Amino acid sequence: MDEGATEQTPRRQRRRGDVRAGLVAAGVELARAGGPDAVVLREATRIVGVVPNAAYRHFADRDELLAAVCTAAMKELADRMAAGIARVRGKRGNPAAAQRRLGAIGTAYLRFAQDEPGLFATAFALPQQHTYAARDEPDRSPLGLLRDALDELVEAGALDPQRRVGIEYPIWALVHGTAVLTGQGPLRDVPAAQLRRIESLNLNFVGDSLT
Amino acid sequence: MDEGATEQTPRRQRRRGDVRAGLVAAGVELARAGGPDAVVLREATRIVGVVPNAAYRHFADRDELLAAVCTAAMKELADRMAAGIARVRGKRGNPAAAQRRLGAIGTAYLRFAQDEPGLFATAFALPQQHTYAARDEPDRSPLGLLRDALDELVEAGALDPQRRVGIEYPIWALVHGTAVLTGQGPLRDVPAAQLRRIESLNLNFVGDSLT
DNA sequence: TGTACATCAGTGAACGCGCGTTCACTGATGTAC
DNA sequence: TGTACATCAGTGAACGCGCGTTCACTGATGTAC
Repeated sequence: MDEGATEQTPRRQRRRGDVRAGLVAAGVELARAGGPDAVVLREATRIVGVVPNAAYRHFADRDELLAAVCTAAMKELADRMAAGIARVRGKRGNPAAAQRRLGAIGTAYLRFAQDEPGLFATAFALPQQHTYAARDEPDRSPLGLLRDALDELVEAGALDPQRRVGIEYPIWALVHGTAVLTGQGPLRDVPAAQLRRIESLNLNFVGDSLT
Repeated sequence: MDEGATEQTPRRQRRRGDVRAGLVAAGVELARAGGPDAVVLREATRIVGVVPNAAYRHFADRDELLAAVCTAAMKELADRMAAGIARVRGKRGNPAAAQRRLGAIGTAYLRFAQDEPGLFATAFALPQQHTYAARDEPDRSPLGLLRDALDELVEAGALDPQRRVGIEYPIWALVHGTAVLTGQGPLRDVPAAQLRRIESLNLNFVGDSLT
């Protein structure tokens, strides 16, 4: 038995930035499995294969790691929403397409909450300030995507401009509330069939209110 | 210095059931201050003035204590909603009164989430199965109260019976989503003025959809 | 009404655990001359 | 191109903490005869 033969990566096999990115990725996996509370610093270092205190080269403390994980989770939600929108055919300004894009946003939101309850909870567990909109840049946050879809609805003549103002808030709240109540909330144990019914009931409520 | 003179309640000054009730009450205070994670068994026993393991005479484990605390928190939400309803004058069946009662429900819900964020989070952190409706009994749960208000709206002729079916879900989701987004969520740091605006925007969205 | 005994509801002490975090260190990498 | 040195990013060991939970115990209360 050669002493030096114990399986271990030689010091600095890794490229610069690898450990930090690895810790965030590990944190995301922990969050995926168990929500924000499961983002345990020591566990993340174990996954990466590094000694616990090594994390402090990259994060001031556990909260800073968690913040990075939350941001990543929120980004994944936004990405899924964007992907849902992109999947809808039809030029911008086409009323039917605009409506389907709005629907796709809601569906992607609910799907994410259902497929990834841990990440969904983490995305909204922000221990930080999210900058939600840098003015005059395309806003890829969930709220930004929703606003854009609603603006398109106005452009397409499918939504009264006067009714448009501020309507993103009740819509967001309705979809978010649906996700939370059926996900972690009191409705989480309803049978799948009724769950689908409630979901479409809720999304239709939005649709009905816009026309 | 008399040895026996140290300040302490004699064994069994308390009445039967006092400790259990005290632990739940202590748990509620912890939840009020810090949400469900703050419901720490040892801390609850400290507050009650009892040794930590004494809690195991009353609860199988920490989760069972937490469950009792969650139930209490949910009950407090329901009580506030009921109080809000009771404050509205006007006979059952009067359309205007029925509408105001529905509004009172929403307002009480949002007010509770805002005044008691810790309890609100705890009410929905249920590690247990809530029995939400015992058939044919007056249902004092939040959902039960909402249903009753909507039924009254139908009775009063202020809501189409056909539109009534299932409408409690989108309404609940909208109000709950508003509470969560503005309470712990990404909208928690908006200035008070805009917060009020968003709240009334969201509640009006419900009102508009019913007429 | 009085005594014997079971049960109830607390005490006291201890456990193992895993966490976040700090310290002094060291080897590898990058930079200046 | 070669050497001297600073910085970067890891290691190894340890800390104190508070938690949930278990054990054997004991005194007070309630019950049966």
